[in-house]
Amino acid sequence: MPELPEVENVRRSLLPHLRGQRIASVAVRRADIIDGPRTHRALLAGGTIARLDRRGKQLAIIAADGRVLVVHLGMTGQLNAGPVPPRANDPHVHVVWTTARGTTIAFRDPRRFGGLWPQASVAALAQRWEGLGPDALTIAPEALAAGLAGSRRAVKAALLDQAVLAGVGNIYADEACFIAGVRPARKASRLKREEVARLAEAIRTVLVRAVDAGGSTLRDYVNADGRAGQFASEHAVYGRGKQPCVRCGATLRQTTIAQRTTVYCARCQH
DNA sequence: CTGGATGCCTGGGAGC
DNA sequence: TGCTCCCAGGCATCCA
Repeated sequence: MPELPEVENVRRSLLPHLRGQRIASVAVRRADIIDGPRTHRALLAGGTIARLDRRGKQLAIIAADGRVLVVHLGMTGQLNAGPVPPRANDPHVHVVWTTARGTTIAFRDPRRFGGLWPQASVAALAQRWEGLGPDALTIAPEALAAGLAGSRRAVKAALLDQAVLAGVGNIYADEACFIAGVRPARKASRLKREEVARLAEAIRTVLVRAVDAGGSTLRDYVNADGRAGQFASEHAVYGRGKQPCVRCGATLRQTTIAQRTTVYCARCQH
């Protein structure tokens, strides 16, 4: 999926299309993408959109009457907004909303790892999000330390655990470990206090930069207006296995941690 | 309880 | 070109 920076860019780009707008109609093309009640009411039909919230990689579309629709983009999910409806024969468009102003918002997800989760109330949303760790964009050192304490798994595995830290995926886990100078295979509970502090700062830094650059587009990701992100060209390690380290020139090592491809510099990261 | 492995899907690229 | 294989931003679920 898009990770936190990509979801945040979807949120920001979707906001002008939806805020204050009434959902005039909803068309469900593929119902099994919806987890929960599959009624138009659950999909916010007739509601006026008040806010778009984000926690980690999850996006919540919140109607003024309290209904909420949580959107998860999975690996290849998109929310495409615009004046023109998506092609009727696009097999990957699963739900289409039309606002009273005539804007269409399409949830498109070829791989279908994403989904929609209707929530009856903001309280239900809060309860759902209690299962997520603190949002990575503003992670504090103490909060990260608490999440890593007592965990024997690799620090990267812990960073990918949304209950520990919400928003980091494979790209930004590797990038943050590189910036912090921490090897991703280190046992989470063995990091020193200053290493955890560096890691927290690195996470915030890389995510803020990625948000500002519009996110990382590897192939599928675009924001609600169809714009690709520009941060992939700034990746120091992700996707650069066996290439020279941008900092020291050593050959970057590639391995597997938590079943995910992992790239790091053995000279810069300890 | 924790943490590792598996499966869910489609599509693109590499290699033959 | 065409075919097969491998890999990909995530995460729920099933095991040890």
